[in-house]
Amino acid sequence: MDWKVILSQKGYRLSEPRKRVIELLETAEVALSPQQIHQNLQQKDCDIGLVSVYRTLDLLTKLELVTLVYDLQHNPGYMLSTTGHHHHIVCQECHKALEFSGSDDIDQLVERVEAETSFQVRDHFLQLFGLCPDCQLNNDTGDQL
Amino acid sequence: MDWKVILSQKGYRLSEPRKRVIELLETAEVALSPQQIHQNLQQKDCDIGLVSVYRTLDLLTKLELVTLVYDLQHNPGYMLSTTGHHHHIVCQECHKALEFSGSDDIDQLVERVEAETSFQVRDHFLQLFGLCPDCQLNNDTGDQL
DNA sequence: TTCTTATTGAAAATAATTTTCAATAAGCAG
DNA sequence: CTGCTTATTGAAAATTATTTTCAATAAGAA
Ligand SMILES: [Mn+2]
Ligand SMILES: [Mn+2]
Ligand SMILES: [Zn+2]
Ligand SMILES: [Zn+2]
Repeated sequence: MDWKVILSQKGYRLSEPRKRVIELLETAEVALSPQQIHQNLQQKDCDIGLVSVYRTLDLLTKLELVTLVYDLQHNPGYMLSTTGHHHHIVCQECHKALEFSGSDDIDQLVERVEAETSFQVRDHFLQLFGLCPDCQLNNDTGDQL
Repeated sequence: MDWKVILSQKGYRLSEPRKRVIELLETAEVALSPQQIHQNLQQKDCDIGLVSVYRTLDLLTKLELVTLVYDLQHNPGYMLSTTGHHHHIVCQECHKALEFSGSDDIDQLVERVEAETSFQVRDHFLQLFGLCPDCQLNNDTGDQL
């Protein structure tokens, strides 16, 4: 469902900051930190306060409209999320991030870990890192996996 | 190999702060933040500066002797790492964390994602969340997966 | 329009992390 | 052991990130 409808239905107003942040995230193919979002918006046009960026991201996260991801250096970044079970793959070179659909792929692993550890598994966080198509071309540094 | 040997061989001194931080992490079954480590040390005995905790964790992370993990609220915590390919499972109730050995478990997933996205996968971050054996007993809140 | 109140943004407060630098102590050489 | 060299420490200051406060604004209903 459209984010405008979701916000409205839950009683949240369609304010300028919210529109702009989402609009930006819709075009961004890279996960952005609150500061980066703020800077990008300033450069474009509007003077959205950094505070509102934080507040908007908090709200959108709560509503599960955005997801927080990390790069391998643990820098945080926000991305629009689609619905359903999914994860992200992040380019180590240009930080471009892509969502991919999750499935029952780690079910076997979960079963094994539950048996090994006696933990009851209820959730998981999975993120892949690598090279995007573009950066594979510009990179002949060979495999270093 | 023993951390004392590793530190020495690389020319790092076996200082009090380093000993104490590692000693603490060795007994901890929960991932600890720098602040938590500092507090724990103070309570026990020694007046290690918080700055040194940060520096020690940075060093140990660089040497891959400790690993940074997150809980579902994205709070950071450091754990001793063992060698080899492994991941962590964190209890959502008491935050107890356990390492489990990684294997080729997500190979199929990686292949699928590479085909779908044209990314070249080179690394991954995987963390499981759930209930540890203890907390399963004290929790009859039913399944909410 | 007008009204109600959720939302904004500036500023201040708080929290987390890093830098600086003089004092200390780890490990080596004698 | 003893003294030297220099990596390391810790207090304080600086920086950075995030949250709180609160009066002014504007979104959306009436
Ligand atoms: Mn999954
Ligand atoms: Mn793995
Ligand atoms: Zn790339
Ligand atoms: Zn537990």
